[in-house]
Amino acid sequence: MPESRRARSPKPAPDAGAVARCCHALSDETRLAILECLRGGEECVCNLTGALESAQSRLSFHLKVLKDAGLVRDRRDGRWIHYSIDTEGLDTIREFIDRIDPRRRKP
Amino acid sequence: MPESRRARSPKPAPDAGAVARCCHALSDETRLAILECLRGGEECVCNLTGALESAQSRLSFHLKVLKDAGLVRDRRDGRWIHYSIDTEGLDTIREFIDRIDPRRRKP
DNA sequence: TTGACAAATCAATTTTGATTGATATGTTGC
DNA sequence: GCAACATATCAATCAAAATTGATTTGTCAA
Repeated sequence: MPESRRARSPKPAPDAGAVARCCHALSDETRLAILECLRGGEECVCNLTGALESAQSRLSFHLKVLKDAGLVRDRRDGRWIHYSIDTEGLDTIREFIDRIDPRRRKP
Repeated sequence: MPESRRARSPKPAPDAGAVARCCHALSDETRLAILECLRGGEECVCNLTGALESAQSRLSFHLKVLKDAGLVRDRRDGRWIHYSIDTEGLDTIREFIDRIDPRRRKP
């Protein structure tokens, strides 16, 4: 932690652009359904097209939005690419909503 | 709590429509700035137009999006309408991100 | 090396969301 | 009642995001 924050200044606002990007990624029901599918662990795109009955290019588009927001990661394994939940984006959002929540103590 | 959930079935997925609406409301930097302003307590629209240097109809539009999502409430006081943060929307989002967070225990 | 499969990318279109300026509604004090 | 003010709503325009089908890239196995 920088010296300037050691028990002195209030927490800085998190980057609004990052928060907006994460929340935008969660603002679509198809993407929420993808994340719901990934709750059980990583899945390849072909499993997702099956589970969500969506066109492959459509899912690919939504996965990219989620990935750019830091909400999923991918891992290549031969011909397959496995997607899983990335907690970085979750933390970005959590930090923001905790920050504005009036029930939480302000520092 | 319904009998069917008493220490038996897993938590139901929260309504995806509500989650999507809340996150959509947080996906715009103007709206994030509004919430940042409301962190200190309620404000009337005229204060927000001043602080954010935005047209009144523009803020009114964004406040409606936030209100419909359950992220702000309003309270009329004579000619003024005071807006403040509504924790209901925050809880909707928190519930969802906790649900998909792999670091959290699944029930 | 070719054929089959998994996934990404692209271009065209459609849908959805934001901005703007003008107008309408509701409240107060004269 | 009327003027002044705070805010909401409306219609028109503009911008961004989603959908679709076609094409491309990458990987494997025969």
